[in-house]
Amino acid sequence: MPSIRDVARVAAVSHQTVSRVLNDHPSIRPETKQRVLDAITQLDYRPNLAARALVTRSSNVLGVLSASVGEFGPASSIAAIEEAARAEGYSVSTINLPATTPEAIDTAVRQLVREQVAGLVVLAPQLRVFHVLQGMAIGVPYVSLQTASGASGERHAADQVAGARLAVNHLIELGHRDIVHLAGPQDWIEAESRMRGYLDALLDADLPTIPPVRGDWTADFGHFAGRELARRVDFTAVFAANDLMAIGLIHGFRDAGLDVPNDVSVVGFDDIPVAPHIWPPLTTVHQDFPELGRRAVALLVADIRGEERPALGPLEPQLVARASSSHGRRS
Amino acid sequence: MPSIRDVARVAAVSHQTVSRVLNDHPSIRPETKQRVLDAITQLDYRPNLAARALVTRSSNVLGVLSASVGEFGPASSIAAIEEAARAEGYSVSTINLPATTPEAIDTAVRQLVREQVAGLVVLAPQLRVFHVLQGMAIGVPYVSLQTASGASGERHAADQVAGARLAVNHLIELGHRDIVHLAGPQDWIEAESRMRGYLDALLDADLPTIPPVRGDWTADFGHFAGRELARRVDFTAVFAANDLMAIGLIHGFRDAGLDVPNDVSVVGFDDIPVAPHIWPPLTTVHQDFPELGRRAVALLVADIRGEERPALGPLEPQLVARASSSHGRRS
DNA sequence: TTGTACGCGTTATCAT
DNA sequence: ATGATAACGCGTACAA
Repeated sequence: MPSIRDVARVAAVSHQTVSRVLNDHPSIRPETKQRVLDAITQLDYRPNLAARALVTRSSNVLGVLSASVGEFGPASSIAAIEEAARAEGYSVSTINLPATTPEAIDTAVRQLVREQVAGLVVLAPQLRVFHVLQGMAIGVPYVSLQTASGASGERHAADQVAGARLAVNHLIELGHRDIVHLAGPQDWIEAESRMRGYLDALLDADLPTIPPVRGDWTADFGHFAGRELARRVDFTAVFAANDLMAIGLIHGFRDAGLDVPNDVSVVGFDDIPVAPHIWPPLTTVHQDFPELGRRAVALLVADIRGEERPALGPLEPQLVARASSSHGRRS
Repeated sequence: MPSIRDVARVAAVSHQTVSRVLNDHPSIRPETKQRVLDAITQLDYRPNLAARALVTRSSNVLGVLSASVGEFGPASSIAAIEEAARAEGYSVSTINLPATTPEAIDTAVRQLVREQVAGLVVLAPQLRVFHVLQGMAIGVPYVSLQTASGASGERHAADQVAGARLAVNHLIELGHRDIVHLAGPQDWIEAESRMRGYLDALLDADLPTIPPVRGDWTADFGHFAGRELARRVDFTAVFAANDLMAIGLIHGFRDAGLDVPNDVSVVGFDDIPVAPHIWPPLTTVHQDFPELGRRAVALLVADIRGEERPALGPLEPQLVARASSSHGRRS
């Protein structure tokens, strides 16, 4: 591994001049620069990142803090974050939170800071994570990917409330009046936003609200909920907070002899890859997870470089109507 | 940020002694050690990782090189890798290959090596990636997660061939004699292994083989393939190389008026979370992706530390029989 | 425009 | 058992 001094020797300059070339220092004679560049090529020299991090006190690493499991949405976003970060010249160090206790969060953030990450992308959809983060003096720029319903600056995401309204309005337009919400866990920001969109839509339409069912995002829970809900007769449609629960829900209804959409309509959220292919094809709200990740990186990088944050247009979720919702009603 | 010298000052020792305490050097008096430890606690001192990496020429970072997209399996494994690595005291730096060209692979590996990763976990299920890797003098220990059919040492995975045999034997036991394989892309090791398992099972049972259909792992392709296959009458069952394609396939059959499993049986591979909940519930081969990731880390860490590799029992895929396969046949 | 000297925080080597 | 000193590779201040 050649060092900057080896390059200097070959180019017959001081190591300092090499450093200047490396960092695009203005005052350097083109021919000197070329000589250095040639030496660099010749030796296949690569700056030592540790040494650089040591002296600059900051590495070209972006930290990704994730508190979601291996779900489709977050996983897609993380992949996109990773790609976008590399494109900007950053490495990516990921850390998954095993639990969302304040201590675990604290440890994780400290760990990342200790690695001298230049910035942090947080995919921590739980409220408590968000609050802990706000209460921490992190010391590096960070961008939060979780969705919140229109609050302070660090956050950035697709408008979950609007997405949920789309879903529920779709059901209302189909003629449904009694719509149940299969919600996500209480602590999750997305769960709250989607529920609020649900409630807003019902209020706007002067329709009655029914107490929501709290789920855990899993298809297994959806299945369970479907079997339970099938005993009730006070609704004709369900808005599930994500596709996995929606798919499990349909399964549960099927087990109980209820047909979707003829007896009950179901709408999901996320538009996971299987959504169009199951039976019945799932009406859902499409989210562009990769774009979400890219935007987070764009904002973060701007913050790190002290530049103006790019103005990003709204990232609106879109309704994808499929066969799982119709005007059919149970008698 | 206190440095090792600050600690030394507080503990009234030399910074060298502090370093010894940090690295569990044997010859150090317990009382001195305690004094240093107290100082460390008092100052909340954390060793600077960049400085350490600079001098030791190796960081406590494991690199993860992934050439798969955001699919369920790899994503689950990566999450597990990350967790296991943290538990062993390593950070994780991930890099996603945008393409599987030798240049891209080379660049990615170099980048990781430049970050002075202590070791590498490679999730690169394509043959070409594997070959490029073998031809590279990487310079750090690495473990390959992709599956190969019983070849050299670096590889490690669940036995895909055996898994595929399970699937096909299941169909044979149900009475099927004409079984089509919806395969994965040609370059993928898993695709080859699963196809080989398929062929082996047919040969063992003295059954005819039918030219396989090459897919791309996506549900959309499965859907397309289903519609195409529905025109043919030379088979009564399909073994799809993964669940997504299987689900799309069932959709395609449905579009064409074919019922699964009454007209055609379908078996998938992976056991993704929705597999039990779709209609018909998908018979598939279960893989323990997280365990795969954990094992990769265990092996890699042993290599890095120069220890004996732990003896890991076989990680056998398991058949999960559900309703998508039955003895039913098309007339 | 270019070079010298120093410091970043740690570990390794050789004393004591 | 402990300390002094020298690396490690790079960036910055200052000098030339």
